[in-house]
Order: sequence, then C-alpha cells, then structure tokens
Amino acid sequence: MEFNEKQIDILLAAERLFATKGFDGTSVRDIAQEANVNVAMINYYFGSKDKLLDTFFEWRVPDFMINVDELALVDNALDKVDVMVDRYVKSMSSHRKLYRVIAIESTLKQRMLISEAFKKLKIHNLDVITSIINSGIAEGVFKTGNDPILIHSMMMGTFMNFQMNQVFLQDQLGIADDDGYGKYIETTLTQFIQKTIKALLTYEK
Amino acid sequence: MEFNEKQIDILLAAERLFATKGFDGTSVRDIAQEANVNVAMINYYFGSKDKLLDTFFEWRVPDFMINVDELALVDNALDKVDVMVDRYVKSMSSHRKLYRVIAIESTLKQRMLISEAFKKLKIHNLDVITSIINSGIAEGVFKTGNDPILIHSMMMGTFMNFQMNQVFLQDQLGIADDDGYGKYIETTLTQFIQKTIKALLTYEK
DNA sequence: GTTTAAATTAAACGTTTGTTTAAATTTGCT
DNA sequence: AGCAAATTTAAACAAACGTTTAATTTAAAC
Repeated sequence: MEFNEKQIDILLAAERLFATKGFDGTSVRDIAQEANVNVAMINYYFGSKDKLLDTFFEWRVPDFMINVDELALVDNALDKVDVMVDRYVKSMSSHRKLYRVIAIESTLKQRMLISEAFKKLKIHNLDVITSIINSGIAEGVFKTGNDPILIHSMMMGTFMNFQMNQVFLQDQLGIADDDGYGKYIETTLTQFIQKTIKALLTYEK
Repeated sequence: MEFNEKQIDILLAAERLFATKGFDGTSVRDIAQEANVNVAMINYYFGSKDKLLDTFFEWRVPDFMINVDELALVDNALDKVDVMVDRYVKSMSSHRKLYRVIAIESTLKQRMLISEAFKKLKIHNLDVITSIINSGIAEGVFKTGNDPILIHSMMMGTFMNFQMNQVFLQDQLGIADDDGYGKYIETTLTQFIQKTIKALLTYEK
C-alpha cells in the first residue's frame, strides 16, 4: 500500500484524533481540519470514514509484530524473555496512543476488518512466546504447565493498562510529563514484565 | 441515590448498549427503545446523555471495591493474595461488560466525573494490595522492592485484557459460549493471577 | 370529585453527522 | 498550447443526533 503526502496527512490526523476522542467521537470534519484538507478529500481518497479506519489499521499493524530475527541470536531462554519483552514494549510504546485506539475499536461492535488484522498480530506474538517457553523447557530452566495465552494476556494487559490509565498512573507515580511516562514504560515497566514472566515460568508448584 | 423502576430500566438498557457499542456509538433513541421508554424520559430523569453516564457510574462503581472485611480473617499473606484476587475477579466478573464501558470511557477526553469515581476505586484497591504485601514482608515470605502499583496494574490489566479480547480469546481457548468464558475467568484466570503475584513476590533477585 | 403535581407522549427544535455533487483548479502528457 | 485526467473546492444532501416544547395522561392529595 502506497500513500501520497496528503493521504498520510489524513492518516496522521486521524491517528491523533482517534487516540484522544475515539473513533465515534471524531468527525470527518475534525479530521479534515486537523489535516488541513477539504472534507471531501477523505471520502475521495478512502471511500468512507469506516474504510479510513480499516486502511489506517492495515497501515500501522505491521509495526506491532515482535521481530523474531533478533530472538534467534539469543542463546538462552531467560535472556530471550528479556529481549522479547523489550522489543514488544518498545514497538507498542513508539505508537502508544495509536495502540489504545486499536485496542478499543477492535472490541466494539462489528469492526471486523480491524479485528481480523488485530487477530493476526496477536497470533504472531503468541507464537513467539510459545516458542520461547518451549525452548526454556528444553533447557530445563522453565517449568511446564504454563499456558502461553495467559502469559501473553498478562504482558499485553499490563502494558495496555498503562495506556488506558495514563492520567491516573502518571499522578500516582509522580511523573511530570508524557516523555517521563514513556521512559518509565520502557525501563521500569519493561523490567517488571520481564521479571514477572521469569518468576512465573520458574515458580515451583 | 434512589431510583424508581423506570429509571433502573433506563440504566440497565444503557449498560447493555454502552457495553456493546460504546458511549458515543449509542444514541439516546437506542437507549429509549431498549428500555421501552419515550426518548424524552431520559432527559426528564437524568438531565442529559452525559449526566446519564455519570449517574450510571456512581450507581455501579461501589460494586467494584475489594471487600476488606473478608481479608482481615485470613491469617497468612499467601492466602490473602488468593482471597484478594478471587474477590477482585469475582466482583469485576459479575459486571463484566459494564467494566469494559467504564474502562474505555474513563480514558476518553474529559469524562471527568467518571475518572474521579474510577480513581477512588483504584486507590482503594491499591491500598488493599499494599497492605497485603506489607503483611507478607512482615511474615518474611515476601521479598521487598515490589511496587504495589505495578502489581495492581498487572492484575487489572490481565483481567481487562480478557474483557477486551473476549472474541479472540474465547476462540483461542476453544470455549463455546459466554458462560463458559465467565467460568474460565473465575477459575483458570483467577488461579493464574494468584500464581503470578505469589511467584513475583517470592521471586529471588 | 376536584385540584395539583408528576409522568408520559408525539412532535419539533437546531446542530451535526457522513457523504455526494458539480463546478473549478491543478497536473501530466503530447 | 491544448487536452484529459486527477485533484480540490464550496455547497448541498438526507439522516441522525441530543434536547426541548407543549399538550396529554396518570397519580396522589384533599
């Protein structure tokens, strides 16, 4: 999919607005104004507001796949967990606000195309986790009986919770600005998720 | 706050619709039809659509507070974790769909009243977790250096992830219906969160 | 039974919504 | 320069939005 400059302006404007006001809360006129573009251009280029959301989705989703290439270079399972979580959080964190849009809209009513693209993403990330657990079991450092789905849910949910409750958490953690919050996610939160997964996979009983 | 039968009909109708279509995606006419009520009744009783959401909130939020009384009866910290998670999941689970509405709407734009009520809820639950961790440290079974905020985020996020991705997870887990999904949450997921927190709090290094 | 207030209704209010139209402008090509 | 296609515009479209009105019905009080 190739987009011209104006189309990208629209996609970026939509991203900003969806992230703060949601899809239903954002009008095409809002988007047009934010992108400095005539209202009709949105329908001209994307067909409809719904199709804009779909296109926006396909445009961004590839960014959220965990990169497997880097993981192949790591030789022990505990370190693989660290790298996997780090890459996962970094990719999500770099499109923080967008990810909230995806997560919210994919759960609402029949946003089927979105759900499909999102499903592929989750299955891919799930596969990565499964292979890491299996390699850890083969090494003898991880216990058996841990469901990758639950671990993935935990990782994803914990991260998402930081997106959804930024105002509250930023206040509770005494973080001044958005940048500081992003840094916290990429350091302390990342370490926490890494520690949690390793603790879980090595836990007796 | 006391409500008559018709007001409760409206609140329940709103709950159903908000849960599936979101706040902005639900019209007052939708709500009126779902509640078998004239459109004007909503403004008559609640003032406006926004105030309906606020009222709805205050009406439901108390249900989500973790009950502290039961925890006082438990004498060791490991069991306290089990009871706390069990009560937390049970209360959230019994208003599953609603909780998704709250979580979504409280993050969007200036839904300030909601955010405030939600904040109180989170602080209360955070306090409960903090006291459990401290009692565990005093007992010598929990390590120090674990931030209650992160543990709360993990517990809440993991649970929320199950609300947000029900369609995907139900499919992945091979669960047939909504009831089965609810059961899974109250058994397997609950145990998973319990295990994760205990693993984390007892993890070396 | 009459009076007074509360509840309920259908209709209309002015906005805003997403989308389309048809004309005007710009662009690329020969 | 001249033509055709692509782009951009302002205006209009019908539909849906949240809300209000004014009239009517129901309920409660005396």
